Amino acid sequence: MSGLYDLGGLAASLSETLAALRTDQLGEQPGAGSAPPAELTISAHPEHGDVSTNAALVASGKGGRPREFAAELGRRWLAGPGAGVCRSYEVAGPGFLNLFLAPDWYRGALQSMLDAGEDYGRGVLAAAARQRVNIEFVSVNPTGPLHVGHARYAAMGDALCRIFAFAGHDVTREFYINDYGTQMLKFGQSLAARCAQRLGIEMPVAEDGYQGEYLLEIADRLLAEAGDRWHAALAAAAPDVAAVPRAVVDELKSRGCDAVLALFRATLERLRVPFDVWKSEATLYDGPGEHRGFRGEVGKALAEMDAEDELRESEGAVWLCTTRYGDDKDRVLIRQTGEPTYFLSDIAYHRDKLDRGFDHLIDIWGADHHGYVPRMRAAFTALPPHDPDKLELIIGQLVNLMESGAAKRMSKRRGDIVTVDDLVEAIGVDATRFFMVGRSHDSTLDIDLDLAVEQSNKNPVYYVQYAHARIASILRNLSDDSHSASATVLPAYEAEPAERALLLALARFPLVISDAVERRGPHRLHNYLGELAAEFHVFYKQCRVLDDDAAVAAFRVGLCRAAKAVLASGLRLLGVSAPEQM
RNA sequence: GCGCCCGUAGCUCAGUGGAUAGAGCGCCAGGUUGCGGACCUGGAGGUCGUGGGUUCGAGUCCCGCCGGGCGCGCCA
Repeated sequence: MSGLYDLGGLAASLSETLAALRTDQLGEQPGAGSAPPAELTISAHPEHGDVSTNAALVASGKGGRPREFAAELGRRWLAGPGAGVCRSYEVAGPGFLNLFLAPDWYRGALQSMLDAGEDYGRGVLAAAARQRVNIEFVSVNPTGPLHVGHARYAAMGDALCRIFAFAGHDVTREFYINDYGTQMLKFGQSLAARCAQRLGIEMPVAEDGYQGEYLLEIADRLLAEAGDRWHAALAAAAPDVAAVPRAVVDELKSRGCDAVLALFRATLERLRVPFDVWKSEATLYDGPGEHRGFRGEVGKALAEMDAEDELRESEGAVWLCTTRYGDDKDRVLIRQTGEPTYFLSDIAYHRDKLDRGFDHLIDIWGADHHGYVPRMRAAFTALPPHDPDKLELIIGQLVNLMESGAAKRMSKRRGDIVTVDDLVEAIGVDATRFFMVGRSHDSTLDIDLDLAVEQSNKNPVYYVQYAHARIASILRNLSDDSHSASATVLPAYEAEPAERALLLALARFPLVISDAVERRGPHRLHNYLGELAAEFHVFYKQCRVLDDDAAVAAFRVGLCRAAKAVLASGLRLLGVSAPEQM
């Protein structure tokens, strides 16, 4: 796998020695697979060595003697593979094995980072673990601007995509446009009312319509494009928006949808959140074939469910028997009215995603949709390939907007919302992105808007960016002849504590990446970057980089280059800029 | 009532069954004849909501209870 000059390689090497030890002492068959891999952690206290492992504790066997097991593990490893990179070991506590790494390990570790350059930490996933993954996030019905809650899912989803790709997955990022159904009808009608108002016709927006003022702006644009061709129809219907002809509402809905989507694209582009696929729900109803009166992907899905005998008709509606797969009750797919439910098209949509050849599907949903999870998993179990694990539903908790100490309630229909654009304008893209991935998706996120603006200068993101800019400044001070950038071979050098701490922090980077992938937790990278920046600032304080001693300077310049590369990589994976100066 | 998430420092939150539970902000006291002071050092501040259980070892896993958020549509 990898050499001994990274933490993963060290752990792998220890695991091998451990397996041999178990064979000898416990009579375990080689390759039995029951030996847990050695878990290597960076010691929290200097007296515990540089790194330590609990391998002996978990692997000495029931009734074993962990301390003696650890001692033997240390003796064998140090006499064998660890000879060149480890200075000494000790057994501590109930059976920890603490390792004191040799100067050569630090030099070798730094050397390998520099050799990897900007690819350091890339491709941590084993070839067999790499998948074609579709990640769907933000998805929302296009009835109004994206609000701060969506910013969280956008930032988190995008960071996850970047990290997945960096680690070795083949990622497709997808936005599902919910441009079909009742909410869109209300949107079209609300837009019709706003158009009418602009034309001087009395027509209020319905009580349950979209009240936001942004619809006035869209109405202005549509009227400018289309002149007054809707004037007669709107005037005839006034003041009842429900009386506006369906054809007019549909056209307004369609044009309005395009306008809102254009806003989405602009906002998401500003947030540095690109999508590979924008999939329209409405298009799932178009296409060849027909089943139970539906064409396209929806018809296909219905046919498949019938083939699996998972549908039943009752009370004039068509139901999917999700209770067979753990749901609380069966769910309607086709209403009494003959209209499809959102659930039906969602099944067709996810079925289509599978058809497109993905190994794994991830949806990021807001917590207000979590009740939808059991039925979706049930549908996935009901349909071929009957594998609910192919669909992973990440539920992100909500965002609370605080204003002067109190929660601010938002409602899109009421139009009383703080948009992503508002937030970005207030604190900038970098702070928005960094802030939004700072917490686990399992925790609700509080944003105090006043504080966010006021504190923009001491936002944690600047701490990390400052470390990067500071390094850039140091490297700018290099004179080419004294510290050639091409001098890639490091001298023998015994690193000081602050240098070792920084190097260990850098050595963690690949582990942080695989950890963020496994746990779907971009916030782990966010936290890591703060810790790495802190280690750099301490190092900077204690160690003069441009030392008179050429060997010392060469090592420290290398350390700076490696730190700069990791900071830049990490920030880029979170969608945050890494400025050369600030 | 049922389901999911949360409860850790004054506040907002990290924390992979491991050793003495951490960070940011806030508060207190310090630090620069050198490479960027948007930095660094030290301090105060904790019954990890609560009661049991599992384990060599529990903030972490299991069960009960308390408190908060979100859901429980033929809306999306």
